Amino acid sequence: MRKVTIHDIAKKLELTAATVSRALNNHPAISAATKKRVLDMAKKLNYTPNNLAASLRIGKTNMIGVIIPSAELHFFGSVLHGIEKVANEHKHNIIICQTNEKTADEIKSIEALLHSRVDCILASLAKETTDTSHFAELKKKNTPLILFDRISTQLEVPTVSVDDYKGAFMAVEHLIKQGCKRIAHIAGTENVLAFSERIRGYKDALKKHKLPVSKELILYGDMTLESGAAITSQLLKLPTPPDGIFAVEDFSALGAIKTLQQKKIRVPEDVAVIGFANESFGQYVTPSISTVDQQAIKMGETAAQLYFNSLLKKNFQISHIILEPMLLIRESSDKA
Amino acid sequence: MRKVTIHDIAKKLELTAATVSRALNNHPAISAATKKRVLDMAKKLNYTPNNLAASLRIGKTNMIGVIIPSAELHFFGSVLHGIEKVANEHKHNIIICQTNEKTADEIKSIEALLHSRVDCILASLAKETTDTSHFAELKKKNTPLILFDRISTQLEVPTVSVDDYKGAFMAVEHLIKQGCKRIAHIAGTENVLAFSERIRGYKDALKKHKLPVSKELILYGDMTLESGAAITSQLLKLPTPPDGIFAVEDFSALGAIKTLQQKKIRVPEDVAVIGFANESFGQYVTPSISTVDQQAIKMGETAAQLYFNSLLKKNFQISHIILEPMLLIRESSDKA
DNA sequence: GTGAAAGCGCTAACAG
DNA sequence: CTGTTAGCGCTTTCAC
Repeated sequence: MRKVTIHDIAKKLELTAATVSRALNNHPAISAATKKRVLDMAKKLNYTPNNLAASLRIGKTNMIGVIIPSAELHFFGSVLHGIEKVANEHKHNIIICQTNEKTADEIKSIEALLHSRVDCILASLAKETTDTSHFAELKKKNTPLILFDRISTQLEVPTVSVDDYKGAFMAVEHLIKQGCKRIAHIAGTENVLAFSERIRGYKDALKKHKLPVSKELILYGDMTLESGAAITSQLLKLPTPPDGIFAVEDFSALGAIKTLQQKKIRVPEDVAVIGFANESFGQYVTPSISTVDQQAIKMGETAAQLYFNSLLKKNFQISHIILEPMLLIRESSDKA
Repeated sequence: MRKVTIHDIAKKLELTAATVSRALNNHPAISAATKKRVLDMAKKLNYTPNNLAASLRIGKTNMIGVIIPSAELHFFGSVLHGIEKVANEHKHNIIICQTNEKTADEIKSIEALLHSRVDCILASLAKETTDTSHFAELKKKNTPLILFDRISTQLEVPTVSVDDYKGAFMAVEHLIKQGCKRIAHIAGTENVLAFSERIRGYKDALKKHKLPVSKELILYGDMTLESGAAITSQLLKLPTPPDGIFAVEDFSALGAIKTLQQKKIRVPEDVAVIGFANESFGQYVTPSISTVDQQAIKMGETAAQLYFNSLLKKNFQISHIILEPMLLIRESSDKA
């Protein structure tokens, strides 16, 4: 059961493969009549074009490679959704690879995508990744790279991210306006730029409002409910415990809230809490969790658009798009 | 800046492309010495294999196409994670397409994947899809299809799903054991087999325990918090309102709980509630929501494994794998 | 407006 | 153990 090719169509119509190819691609030099005959015969024979052959010939696959830490994380699922949507509008397909936050897998993913000859790679760095030389390799291979969310400043490539600094700044300033005088930060690894930016935003907001920045109020966690809870217990043991907590993301914030509730400390009256990332559970728990939205879908769309724009303009200048974070004030920080 | 090919390697080493190809593929008939020379030279020239060419030649791409309604839905993100993990172990890549629950997009996705010559397609039907003839086309094209979660009985293909009937049965029986005598069901469209199976499980559990099945207690929603809330309001207006609610998924369950709380009706004491799907927020809200877990990651892994097993055994018998649902009893239904 | 011919990069008989 | 040859299915000059 051989697959039907343009040669089969050509033979039936007493044409040549070249003409059939042109007809199928709607080439201007082919008569309308021939085009119709070809299209009809293609349908009749149940012809399926072979992109592999075409791609091999023209040196372009219309495939975009996407590297993410894990599709299990809702944020990246949403980004993926945005990327696929835009890619689809441009008749491109996407191949996805997961790194599971490991640099070794990131390297493998890049290789796999190069072997598949994707036209472009959109990637978000693994948490573990500090050395980014494997990405630098892409330049040599002439494959454009665009980073999103987990970006790096070492690489000179276009990036899309949310303004983590500003998001953190807004979150902390909001706590200050709610009357908090002693705000703690449950931080994430400084490895990841997004997280160190949040620390910076936290500190600067305090400074702007003449509040002291104190080491004992900045504790590093691993972005889980448990870690958020444990760190909060520690904070409560301080001689002067905090009256506000800014968590690097929502799971830690939730952990903080659970611990506070257990110890009969009122949220937000005694301690106001705000997270980051706008995880879906945040709006449903009690109290609902204030947070900063990262515009996941838009981030994916923007990253993809960045590629298509550069394609159209043949203008590969490297732009850094920074999306506006959105402060979402909910019960956990709203004393009004 | 031409890409380097096996011919370049061959020329440098005064070999032929065939030998280089064999060496790179670790063919037994090539001497260890030659293999080493080839590998070294490949590295030195920064050679990148071209899968397109190889695939075109051997008629196999090592690519799996995945069709899902939306990566935005956490469940499908998790399935994707499972699929990619197993695919990766077998050195396969995955191309993903989203249907956004629309049949038209499903048709386009199938076409795109056929053009890309994926070796196999794993798919979950769009909600809108009732006629599945576009999937039937795949048989003609010799591309194996495996369905997961949103499966169809019309198609004679392997499937992986969770036992929705049993899950629903267990959920409702659990409510009965908690003392509920009048259990309502917030249902999903019967279009989707999974949802109609849940209705069947609901009814059979009632029958088994000699409880009446009453039409007024089965209301169809659209799987959102709002719809769950609205339906619950309706249920409460009945002459004899229910004392238990089984929702087709967790968002509806949450909506039900919110409405009950508003009306100062105690959950679970006055009305016990259980959902389905184990959405992440369920364990964090108050009261935490009892639910049925669908084993998303395992489902993805199993679907992929089904393909690889059939490849190995060259045995394409169609098996229907049914994963065990897991009843998760939490506060919203636990009167103990 | 259509045909002839070459080639994208790789693999697999068949030979030796 | 290695080379020769042909071809996967398509596109694209260059002809006419």
